[in-house]
Amino acid sequence: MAGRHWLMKSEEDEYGIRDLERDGRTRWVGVRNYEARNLMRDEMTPGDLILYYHSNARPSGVAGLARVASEPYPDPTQFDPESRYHDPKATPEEPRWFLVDVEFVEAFDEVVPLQAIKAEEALSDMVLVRRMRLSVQPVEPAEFEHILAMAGSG
DNA sequence: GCCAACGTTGGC
DNA sequence: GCCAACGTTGGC
Repeated sequence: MAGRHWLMKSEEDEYGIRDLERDGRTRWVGVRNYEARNLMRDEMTPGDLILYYHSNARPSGVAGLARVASEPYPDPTQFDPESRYHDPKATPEEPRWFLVDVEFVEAFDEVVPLQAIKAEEALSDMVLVRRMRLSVQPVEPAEFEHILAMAGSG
């Protein structure tokens, strides 16, 4: 069974591909959008490959590859009153927010800029191009391969 | 830093 | 249950 493909956004200043490379693996904390949550909770499988996207960057774009590294489980920051991601309506008995662990695969030599992605006819249906403000999103296999080719990877 | 897009909240 | 106000995302 071939794994699915995803794109996950992170602000480069906050947690970029080099941070993931250093850590090797991280919890994808802080997603507070139901659609993004549902994808992590219901659709992701360990081993699925992820396009690692830098938002609010210069330039914004796909910076490398990562991989889903765990089953989904409740985001612990939702229960922590000290966390910026605290959700007072969530309890351990009834968690609202789920996440997966993500592990480093590769950093591209150069970021594939959003502008270049938008310029590709073959990528005009990508969720990244069609919709704003969705930080976890599915990517079609052909789109995934196309981005890899643009990165000169693989 | 600005501001458009757009999801969420809350008054009614 | 509508919808205006509000807050956040994220390109530029």
